[in-house]
Amino acid sequence: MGVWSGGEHVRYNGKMHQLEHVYRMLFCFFGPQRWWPGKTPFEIAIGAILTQNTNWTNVERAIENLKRHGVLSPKALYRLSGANLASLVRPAGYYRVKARRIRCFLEFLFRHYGGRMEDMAREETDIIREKLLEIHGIGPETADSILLYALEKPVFVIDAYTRRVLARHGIMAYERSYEAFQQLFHSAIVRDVRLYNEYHALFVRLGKTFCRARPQCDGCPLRGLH
DNA sequence: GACCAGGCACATC
DNA sequence: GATGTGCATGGT
Repeated sequence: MGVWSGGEHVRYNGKMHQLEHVYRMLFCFFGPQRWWPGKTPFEIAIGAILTQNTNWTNVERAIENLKRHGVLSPKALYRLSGANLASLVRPAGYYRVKARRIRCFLEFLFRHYGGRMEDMAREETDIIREKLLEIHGIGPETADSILLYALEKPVFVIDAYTRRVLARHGIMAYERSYEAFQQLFHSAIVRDVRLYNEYHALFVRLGKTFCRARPQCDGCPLRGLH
């Protein structure tokens, strides 16, 4: 584990970093999460767009629609009209917006990588990230979810749950930038794909269980941490 | 009916 | 750079 060199929180007991301690507590409590809840890299990328500010069960319905119509592949999805795509992803909410965003991603995928996720995965992480962020509708969290879970790059994903948990335990203020949160993890925790995969998934699990907008702290494994 | 969910772009100051 | 708003379904 690396050492966090920032000034805003205390080094844990002078040896284990606080964020490593948090990881161990979450892993002991919840066990392995084995994310992403999707199979192919392409399915994961589409799921990452569909889950923007949306409950995962709604996303599952939308993905199920795509599968049932046999269009959960780059080519098939690209052939769909915007209206048809929108009607299929409707259960995921913001469906007109998300249909457009998926189409933008598909255009990008074909223009740069011939429609092949494997070709995208071969490029250097920083370059892919920059390109993903240029796509309309792909922001930092969606880009990093694709990098980590679809392309297996060691990039830490920051989401609302991560910010909430860290803010509530006084580790970093909620309003800090995405990059500030991400930098905290990158500098404190060794850059390992499987570790980052589990850690983010554990944050989501923790958030869903105990740290929603209205917190339910009884039984939370991080109770007492400050 | 109110509130919430694994964001993002855009307008405005 | 900070703050506010639209986008929308389905569960609690």
